[in-house]
Amino acid sequence: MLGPTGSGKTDLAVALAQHFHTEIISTDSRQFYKGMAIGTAQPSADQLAAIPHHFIADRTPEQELSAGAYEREALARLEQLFTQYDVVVAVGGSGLYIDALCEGFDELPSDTAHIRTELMQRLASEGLESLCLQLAELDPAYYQVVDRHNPARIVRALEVCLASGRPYSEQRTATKRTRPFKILRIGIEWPREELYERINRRVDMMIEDGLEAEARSVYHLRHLSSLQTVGYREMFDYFDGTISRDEAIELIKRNSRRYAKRQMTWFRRTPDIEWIMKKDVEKAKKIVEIFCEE
RNA sequence: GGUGCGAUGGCCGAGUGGCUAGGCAAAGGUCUGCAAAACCUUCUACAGCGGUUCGAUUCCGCUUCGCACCU
Repeated sequence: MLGPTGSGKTDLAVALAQHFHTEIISTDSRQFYKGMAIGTAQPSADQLAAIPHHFIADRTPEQELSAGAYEREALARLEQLFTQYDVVVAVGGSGLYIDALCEGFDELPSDTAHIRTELMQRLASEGLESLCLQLAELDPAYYQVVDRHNPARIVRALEVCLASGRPYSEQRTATKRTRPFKILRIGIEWPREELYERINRRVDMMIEDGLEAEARSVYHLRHLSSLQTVGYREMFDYFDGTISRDEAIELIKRNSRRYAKRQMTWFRRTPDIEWIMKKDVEKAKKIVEIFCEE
């Protein structure tokens, strides 16, 4: 189950899991973490009590879960779940993590965190140019096609080159893995205007529910990438006195809208999504039933 | 009623007699282990009508609107 933020994935997933008497696995890169329930719109206590959820608030923000690590852990978890259930519901809006789970990544060196840390330091001291020069040398083919303005891409490519001793591009095969289960992607769509209104309202509700206090409680972790998250970054700026509280709230709304837009851009090129308009539970059930019969 | 100042793209805002400021917002896009991240692209406007000029968003006049002051 996928869709932009605020599209109602969580409720729909719970309804489906109840209908099919199964469990839920999250594909949301920010709902993994504890202490971030409000800002990441994790399922409610009632929902969590009604249906067992996996990868929801099961680790601390310090225990960051990369997309690659997620692929391995989630597949292992699914293997267990499929010994008990015919159907498992996966929900979330993180495109990269959804693709990791459904299609898999190439075998690339893991445990490269220390190399990345060094590269980040070099990025800060020497600048992007210097890293680009090195990448041009180690992997000219990839250098031709990368976005050379994007530090994240340059650093990652170098990280793989340095860790493996081989060009990154050589190791990118773009082969889709076959999974020992069938995958049905259901996407939730909304007219843009309506989705944006929902997002705006939801942010107001998060504020009412205590987002500010929640953000304060993780303020000391602000440097972690798990906290590079809409809803928290803006609150941190407010705590720092850079912006007012009202400005922070407006920015959370704007950045959530932008995030939703980027998600839709990603999903547009994801193949074989069964799109349903709004939170049409009956339609979703029917699609799953037809899929199961085939 | 009079005088002065102003009118620039969705918003802010600089500027020039010919050579598309810039910022914000928005839209579109990229994406194989930081991804709610990071990054890229696009958006030729000068209130209206006349005049001067080879050429006016830029100069002049009038009109409309806004602001300030005077009566």
